[in-house]
Amino acid sequence: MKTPYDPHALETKWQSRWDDARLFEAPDSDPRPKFYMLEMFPYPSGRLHMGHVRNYSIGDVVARIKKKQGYNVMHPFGWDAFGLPAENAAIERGVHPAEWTYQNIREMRGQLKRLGLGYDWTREIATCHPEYYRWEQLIFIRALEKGLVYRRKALVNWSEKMQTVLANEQVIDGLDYRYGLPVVQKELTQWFFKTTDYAEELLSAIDDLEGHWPERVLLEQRARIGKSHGTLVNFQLTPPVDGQSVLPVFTTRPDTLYGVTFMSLAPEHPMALKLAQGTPHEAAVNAFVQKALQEDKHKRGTDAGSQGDIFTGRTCINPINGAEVPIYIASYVLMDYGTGAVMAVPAHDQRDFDFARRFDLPVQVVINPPNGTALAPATMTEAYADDGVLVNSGPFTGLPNREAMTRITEHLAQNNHGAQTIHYRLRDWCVSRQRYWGAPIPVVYCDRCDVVPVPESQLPVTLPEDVDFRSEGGSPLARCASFVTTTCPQCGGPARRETDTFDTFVESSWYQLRYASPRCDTGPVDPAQVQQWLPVDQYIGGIEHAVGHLMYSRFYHRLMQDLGFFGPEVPREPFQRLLTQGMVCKETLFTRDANGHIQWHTPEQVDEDGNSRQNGQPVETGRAEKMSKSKHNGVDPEEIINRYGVDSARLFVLFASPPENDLLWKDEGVEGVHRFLGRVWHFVTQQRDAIAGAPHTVDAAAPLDDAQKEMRRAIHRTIEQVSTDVDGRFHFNTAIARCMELTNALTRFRPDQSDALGLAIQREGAIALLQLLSPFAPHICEELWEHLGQPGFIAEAPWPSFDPALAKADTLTIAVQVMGKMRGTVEAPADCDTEAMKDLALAHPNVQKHIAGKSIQRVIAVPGKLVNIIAR
RNA sequence: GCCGGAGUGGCGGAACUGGUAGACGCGCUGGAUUCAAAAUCCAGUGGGCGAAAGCUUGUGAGGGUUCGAGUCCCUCCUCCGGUACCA
Repeated sequence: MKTPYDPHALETKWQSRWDDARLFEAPDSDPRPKFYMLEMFPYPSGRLHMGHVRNYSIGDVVARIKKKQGYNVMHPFGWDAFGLPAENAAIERGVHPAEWTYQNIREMRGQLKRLGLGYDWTREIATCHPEYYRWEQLIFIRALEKGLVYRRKALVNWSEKMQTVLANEQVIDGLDYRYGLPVVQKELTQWFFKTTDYAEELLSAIDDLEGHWPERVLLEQRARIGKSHGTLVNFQLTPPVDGQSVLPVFTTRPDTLYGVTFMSLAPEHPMALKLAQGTPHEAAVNAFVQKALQEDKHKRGTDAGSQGDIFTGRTCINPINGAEVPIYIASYVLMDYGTGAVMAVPAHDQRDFDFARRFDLPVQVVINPPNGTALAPATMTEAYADDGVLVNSGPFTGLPNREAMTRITEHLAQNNHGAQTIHYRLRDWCVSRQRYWGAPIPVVYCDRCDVVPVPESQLPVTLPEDVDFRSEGGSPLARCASFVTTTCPQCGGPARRETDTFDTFVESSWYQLRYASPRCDTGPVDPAQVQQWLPVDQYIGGIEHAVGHLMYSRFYHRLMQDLGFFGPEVPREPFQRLLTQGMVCKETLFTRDANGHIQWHTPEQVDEDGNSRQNGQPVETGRAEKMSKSKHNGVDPEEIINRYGVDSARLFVLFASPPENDLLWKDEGVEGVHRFLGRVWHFVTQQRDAIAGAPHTVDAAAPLDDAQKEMRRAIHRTIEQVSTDVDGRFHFNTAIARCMELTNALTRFRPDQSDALGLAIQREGAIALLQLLSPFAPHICEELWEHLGQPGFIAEAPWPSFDPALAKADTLTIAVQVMGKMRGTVEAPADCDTEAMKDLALAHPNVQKHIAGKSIQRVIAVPGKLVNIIAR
């Protein structure tokens, strides 16, 4: 009698049983140790894609294993629900962003539930809900009071098309990430978080993440913070310009100070225009600066050609030697690094060297190589940037340059001409966005009282419902008079509300904290619950958030802690361990038209002859790329689930490659794992009665025959191997492979119905297999668990243990080499000593053949592994 | 340019701290079952030589260390990421 494997019926059945039993709800107080498992929450786009399936399946496996290992697992889910697509939907289809978003959430929640993911849905949050963002507004106000938030004019990436500010990561080669249209620089007054106050801590704390976060992410974070030691040097302006008598410069090479032959300022530098005022160069400088400012920031420097620089007509004084230094404006100098001014040392910096040669400016050598050769400015073909000994440097001549760095800096400091300083590349975080669908920034502008934070009692500042969305963009909030018009909380006079909303990275910077007490109505978090649950023990998400989201969260967690929202005993890092999973890719299909333009196709658009049904052209197969709508290489998870069931879909994404690698989607691969589940199903259902009736323990005293011994060994070894594969290493692909091997062994092991011992072993194997497989393919395992009459949910059954003695083999296969070449294998008892191994190896006929006529010089034996005979 | 990472069968991928390369799966080939097909099951499957035993070659290329190298060291090539005038 064969019961067919019908995944759909049993998957629905177990999902509702888990629900009814509230299996995945995490109690706040529980004697078990806690384990906080979190995957990066999604933007509710409306449809689940394969990348989600992968991310959440990986997380679910970890959560289920931890649960079986006896942890009180919190595995929450929520929605990163603010963002531009909702507004675009409003413009394009006339749906209100809120309606669109909540509808999408409903749909995606349904899809996720069908995946059988063990989330604690009672903790669900959506960041667009006022009960979420009201606390964000509170945090902002507290930060403002503490001086950790401020407002300033800043040049921002401005998209004309979208009428909004873009983050640096949304600008690719000077074009916006969405439409690929130019992004210009525009000056706006913006709100900033003082992330730079935390630069040092964010950097030094990275050391503690070593080994727990991917090396690559740590590297990128370190690079983004960009700490560099240097010296601030004040060049003097005589006479002062616009009241300024100094021009500060940041340099990492104070040892080359005597070699400065000119100075370069960024076009944005506040002194740029003022310096040229009244000089014959004024008009030219004005024109140059104007042009540079309009030019795209990224393109500007690339042709470091003659167009890129201009003389201001002014000079300044080098404080170390009183030398007069001409001041230039150079497009390659960045305003947002250092002071926006660079001292140029052509002899020892390649860029300055190129510049000097182009303009025929003097080159002054101040460091000679340690080997004694003297550099000559006239004949140098490139800058000398390495270490050496100082020359032409007044009292510092003769010093090794490393030492000179400190000495010169000290000298400057003593004379008030400079100071040692540390500089970070990290910038303060601009959080203002000129959009509707975001959390309103809770401040009010009053003509009398200036900037006034909205009192805490008046929070949340909610988004008005009735607003006007227009395709030409601009801020709908700014157009909404009923929102903008308000009274000043301080003087009661007429006032205007801030119409910018927060960057959506603000919401995702603290959601991991909110999950600990998702319905807390006394503050953003309940400190006791934060202490109970944080930090996140395992975080999983895409590598694309390596710096953005992960840096903001690390900052925000500390910010909230320092504002007193939770206690100092909570660790300062929000995410203990991080796993970055790879993308889901699939091969692409395309045709080319006469002009060589590529058109992408879905597999359905290809006919039997391999031609496109659309244009008749022969279809070519491209390389595998990330699944996307535009490339037409996506696979809809629903379709896969309808065809094979959830367990097969999950199992495939876990089996096809290790989590951190990209995954290559293959329909045949899904069929493969589906077949495997079918084998498991048929094995257990067919042996069901025999297994259920077998003794529940294997008699330890009973003598086993070879096949039985081998079977038991396979069972215990599999438990051992799956446990190590899964624990910390997340090698789910090999863990599943081991389950497949065990299944193959079990289906071959056919004890006689009267053989109680054999049946007991079969039972032991079947139960172990279901246990090990259950985190990966939970539904089928629950069903078969029930078939075998096992009590309770397999999801709650403790992770199986193994007997190391049983996992070990009695005899080992020893590799035998002659002169390092494989010549055969011998069977040796497990406890065989090296002498006995050597004897066995030497007795091997093939070995005899290869050492015939030679003398044995040496025999190397590695216990339990191999024997290598050196004979000449 | 600079900084990382990776190159293993037809494919995805295994191989713990140097010790039988290719586990497991896909695909392919042959067979069983079937009126037939699908499904399922069994066997084989890196290349070359061989009837077989076996030999030989093989982890991007070249060199090195070692009794022994996919694994360690050096040089180079390719691909993939990150970053880009950072003073």
